[in-house]
Amino acid sequence: MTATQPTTTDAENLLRLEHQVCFALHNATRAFGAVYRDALKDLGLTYPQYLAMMALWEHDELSVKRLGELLRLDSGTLSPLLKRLESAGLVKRERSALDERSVLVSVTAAGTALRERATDVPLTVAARTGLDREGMSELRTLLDRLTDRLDAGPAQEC
Amino acid sequence: MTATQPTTTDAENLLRLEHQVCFALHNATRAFGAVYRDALKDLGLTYPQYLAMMALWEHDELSVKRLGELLRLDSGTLSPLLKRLESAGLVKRERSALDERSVLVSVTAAGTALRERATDVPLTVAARTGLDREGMSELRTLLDRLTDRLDAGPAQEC
DNA sequence: TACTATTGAGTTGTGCGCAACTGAATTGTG
DNA sequence: CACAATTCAGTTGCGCACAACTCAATAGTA
Repeated sequence: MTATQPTTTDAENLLRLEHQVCFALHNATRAFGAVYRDALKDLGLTYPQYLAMMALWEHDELSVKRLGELLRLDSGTLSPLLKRLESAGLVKRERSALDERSVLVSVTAAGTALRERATDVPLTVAARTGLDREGMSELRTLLDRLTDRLDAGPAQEC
Repeated sequence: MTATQPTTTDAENLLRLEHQVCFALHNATRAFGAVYRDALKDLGLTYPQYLAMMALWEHDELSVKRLGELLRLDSGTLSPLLKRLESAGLVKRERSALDERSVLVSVTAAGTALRERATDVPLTVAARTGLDREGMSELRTLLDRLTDRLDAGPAQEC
């Protein structure tokens, strides 16, 4: 409120606002997590597991590396996650014959069957966001641009 | 592209888009995490620890419950986090005399000293977002509204 | 005043996310 | 061909997030 040090005040507002952007992002992600947890509990899936299944439903067979590129996750996260999906009977893992280093992940019959039961999950969640198609698209574009800039590293400067 | 089943196609687009909103959110949060990890590593803080310190720097003394309300975290997350901050010497914890159930958390001299070294963290991170004040404010508003709607539960329907 | 219900912190167990590492398979290069 | 460098999965260790629980302190009530 005091006008004695306007520059400092401006900087502090910027900092506070910045803090709140990341914090708001953090909170929105966790709120989404709670909604998905509720929507997915009947299927016995967590949200990251659901993401992996979506990618596999779409592509049928993927290497761990390719799946990691799609989900932006490394093997340290994916290996145990896929192990859990496998022991749940939703997914099969086998070494590639062409390149013994890579492991190919594919959907089992039970995994395909689960897809049917998962059809209304996105609808339920979408309804909860209160966003229409345009609102989602707008927000997604904003977030993707933000992620790209954050990933780009400090060497951009333009 | 085919116009044979426009309704199904519309629905699928909606679902896909919806999926991408949460996924985009997830990715943006993790990208922010990487930036903060880098910016905070000299201070020896994680991002959630940094959030807790920011709240404590601002309020000086807070109960675990109040801190949890500010950060949207429960004791299951906060107790071990505060324990780590305490063993790092940044924070002091003591039972309230008025209500022996609650624990009051306050900043030590070392914690206050750390604040000085943390001043440029938000500036660094803000620069990396590539957003100006208006862009941040806009995004934050969108995210806060989204979080509120997601928190509200399925009983809204309007 | 007793007795029940609630509140506040903490603990345990599970899963995600990431850094750092291991080990085997493959690729590249002399 | 031999040997170093790279690639791919997996493992370990740490911290966060959350559910479900315990336990003590307090508040509410018959």
